[in-house]
Amino acid sequence: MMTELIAAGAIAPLLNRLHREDALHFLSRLPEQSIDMLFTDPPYSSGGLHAATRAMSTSQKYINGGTKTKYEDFGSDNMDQRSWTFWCHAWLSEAYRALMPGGLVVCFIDWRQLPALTDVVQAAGFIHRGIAVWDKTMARSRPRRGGFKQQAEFIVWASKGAMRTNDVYLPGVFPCALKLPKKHLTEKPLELAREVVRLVPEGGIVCDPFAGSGTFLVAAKETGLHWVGCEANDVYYGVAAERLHCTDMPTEQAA
Amino acid sequence: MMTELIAAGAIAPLLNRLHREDALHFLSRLPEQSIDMLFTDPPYSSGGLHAATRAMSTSQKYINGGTKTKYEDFGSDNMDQRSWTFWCHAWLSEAYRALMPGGLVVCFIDWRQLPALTDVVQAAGFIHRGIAVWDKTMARSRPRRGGFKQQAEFIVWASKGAMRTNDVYLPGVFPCALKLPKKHLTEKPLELAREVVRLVPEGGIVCDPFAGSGTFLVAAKETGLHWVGCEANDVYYGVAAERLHCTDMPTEQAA
DNA sequence: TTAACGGATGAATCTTGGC
DNA sequence: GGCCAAGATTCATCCGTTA
Repeated sequence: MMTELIAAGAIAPLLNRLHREDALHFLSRLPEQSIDMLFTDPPYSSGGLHAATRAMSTSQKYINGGTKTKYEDFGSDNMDQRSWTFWCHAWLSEAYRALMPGGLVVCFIDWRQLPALTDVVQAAGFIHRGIAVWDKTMARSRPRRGGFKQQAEFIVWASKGAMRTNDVYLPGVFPCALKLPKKHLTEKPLELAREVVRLVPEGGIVCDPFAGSGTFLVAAKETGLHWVGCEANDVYYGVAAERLHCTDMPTEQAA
Repeated sequence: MMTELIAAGAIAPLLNRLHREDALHFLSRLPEQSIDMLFTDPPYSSGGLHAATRAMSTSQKYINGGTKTKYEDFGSDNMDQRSWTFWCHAWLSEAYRALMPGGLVVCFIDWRQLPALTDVVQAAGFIHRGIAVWDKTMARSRPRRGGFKQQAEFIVWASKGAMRTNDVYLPGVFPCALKLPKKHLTEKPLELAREVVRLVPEGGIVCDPFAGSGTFLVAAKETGLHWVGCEANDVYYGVAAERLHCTDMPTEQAA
């Protein structure tokens, strides 16, 4: 209890702001046991099977054919699986430290990295609680000849120790198509994010260290929760900051 | 081509029959490169967090509260994760041998064993192609306080080498509720199975070494494909044999 | 015929108590 | 305290029966 009060004070100057910063560095600045939920969508680093594909920039890798829209590259998306796993362990460990007991990690991932992520979440100390599904629905995914369309993304969720009880019951599958135009290459539906943040108790803090266009933080803000996050890419920082109506921040605050 | 012709002859006496036999033993009797799809739903061995729960019988483990319906136990459902993984590797390796080049494995699994299964499928030599989702829908899943309902089961699919091309395109999420009364504790929807077997070329062979109530083989039979499978439990053997209109078989055929 | 009601269901999860 | 066993608990939806 004492620890939480101290943490509440220590995190106050960071709260309700978007930081223009690397995720790992940002998370290491969060006080212990200060946040209620880490809700994020990290780079998957899974676009290509081999190093040559990964060496392409993100927008090259995912956008091809006659697509008109071009997206800004996002960082940390060129690792091989070992490096990606190592890196995930690093930021998840910082997240573990920053979360309150009973706090939740809710993390989007694709089918290719799903097994590695569940390993790493548990290696960082969390209790793996399950896998929810975002069904992108037929409209928004490419058909697959001779097999199953890759129509779903997965939501790995885990807790720091025993779960705190509340009276929220969420479904395990969220069928929702993303409305165009997207603000980010890997944007997630706001309606889904609104559901997820309902798991956070009143007055709680939601953190997203890979804010992208800021959807998860927008959902937290709209729900009346505290929020804090970071985004290293200048363009996406601008997009998210505008959606969050927060003024531009320097790269790092003085302590 | 020669190999396939020989295999076609060698498997003929086993075809379109349900064998009352252990899965590993049954698969080892299949000729090399003789089947087109292994479509199955193995025991998950994931009911409990620790050995004590796993030591319970299947029906004890999964059915409690005021439920009236009782189901027959099924075997191989009391392993810890290491043993389960080892055992899966054994039967998947036999399946690899028995599959034709370009043949598919399509395997149901729950969230707890999904990462282990994808490891083992690849260790057995298959190329992991993706993860499809069976959405049991809200009706057929238990609510979860303070988190996401476990509403989905997963369908890991993989190929033996390069995929053969055909003009079938399947969705990646199958929302369908099971109709009651079920014939097996872990029964899967026939309508879903009908979709999956469409991936098999005309005249092909579908194999299910954990037939249970026989849903997958029924789907294959109805579609006009060849089918072959086994079930070790006498009660489920009877249920499946009746659905498949096949006469009772001795434990093992003479060669 | 339709509407309302109550019991049944869930590849589970959590808490408590005993040794 | 660690490990294990037993009992309590959860609610959206379905389905058969009654009003």
